[in-house]
Amino acid sequence: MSSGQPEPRRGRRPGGAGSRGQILAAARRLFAEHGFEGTSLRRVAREAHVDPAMIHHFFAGKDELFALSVELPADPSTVLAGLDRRDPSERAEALVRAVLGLWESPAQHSLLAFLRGTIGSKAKTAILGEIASQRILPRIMAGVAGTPEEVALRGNLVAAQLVGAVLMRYVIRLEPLASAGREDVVRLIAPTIQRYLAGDLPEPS
Amino acid sequence: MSSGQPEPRRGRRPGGAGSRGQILAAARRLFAEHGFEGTSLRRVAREAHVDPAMIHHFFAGKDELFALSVELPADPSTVLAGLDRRDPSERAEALVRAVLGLWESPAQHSLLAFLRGTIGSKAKTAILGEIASQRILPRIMAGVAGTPEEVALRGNLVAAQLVGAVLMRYVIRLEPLASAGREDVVRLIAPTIQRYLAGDLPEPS
DNA sequence: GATTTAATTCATCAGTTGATGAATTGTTCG
DNA sequence: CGAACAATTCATCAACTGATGAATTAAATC
Repeated sequence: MSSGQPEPRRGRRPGGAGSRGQILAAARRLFAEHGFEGTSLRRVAREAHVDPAMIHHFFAGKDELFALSVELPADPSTVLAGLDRRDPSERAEALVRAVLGLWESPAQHSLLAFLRGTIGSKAKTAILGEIASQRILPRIMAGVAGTPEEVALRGNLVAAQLVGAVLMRYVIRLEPLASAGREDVVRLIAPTIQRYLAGDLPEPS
Repeated sequence: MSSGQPEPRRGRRPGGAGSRGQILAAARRLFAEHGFEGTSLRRVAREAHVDPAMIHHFFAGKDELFALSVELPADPSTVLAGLDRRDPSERAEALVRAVLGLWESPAQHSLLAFLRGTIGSKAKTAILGEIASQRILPRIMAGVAGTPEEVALRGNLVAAQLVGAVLMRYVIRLEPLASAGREDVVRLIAPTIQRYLAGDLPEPS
């Protein structure tokens, strides 16, 4: 019995070892559960089975780790690809289906982390607003008729319904909505989105 | 020049002084801006012009302070009073108006703190779900026809649209929705809520 | 096989966190 | 007045935070 515990040897690990990936994965999971401030680098390191200093070896700091944990998931141009080629009058179903699909993909952890992290503080909420109105909504609203002001308002309403549904189904997990079939949800909320997108709206006073 | 700075004297302050109230007010504001973990007791104390130890004198700890900062705002029975006496077929407008009114009242800070604090972590999100499905939704859905399962689903959809709109208008502050008149917003989303509340929904597959 | 490069561990820093206990002083009540 | 009580301040704790620099070791390159 020379050594009960296989004490960790120093130096470079054999093989690729992928510590960087493990760190990112653990960071995504923890940021998703506890938000930005609620997640410590030491805990990320522990769950990634890695020395805390490795995080600073691969990433500049907590901010960069958060940014990179959260960056990949939502490439709007991929998720919403082809949407602008559909006529606005029948775009809602495809849109809802794409968003639900994304939230049921492996990207879910990252998306949750992003939502938790950004809604959690005022400064970060502003970032979310920028992303929504500059990178996501223009793609969704491409080709919709009306004055820019009106189209922007329609976009806000679409976002409200979409985000609200995602929040209830995937974040708060209200039943029975959380367990309903994806296509059922599409049928339930797509008509609303279709109306906001291109239907009749009351005139402002 | 015996004393340039009026150094704080010890002991009990003259008058009521209301330190407890100042602490609560500062806590509400800070929790609303930076969430639970992002807010330190020391900063609360500083902004309340109070010694950090006072917080522990009045409150058991950070958790209790958070709970009390956030408890008062939303007494569902007051906000939704009288709603269940309206027929479900014309309940939506009053509901939307009540919710928007609440979010434009002084309670806004507390509500923001509550949202930020609860969405920020998984454990606290569960609390939000409990409150929604046990204390708020039953009041909104009282007297709606249908099987319990169906009514619950309708409630989820109402909540989704309502929370989504609140998030866009008051938290993320998307324009032009954030600056639109309250009654305009009522007219825009009440029809959707009315449909979820008591309108035709597609059958589940 | 020698040199370079990258991955890993360790020890440690200064700052902050939530929390506690004692000391001090003003108010209130008998 | 004197005793009880509550508000306030101070000093301090152990734990944790993000971060840094140096030492060690394996792999990659030549």
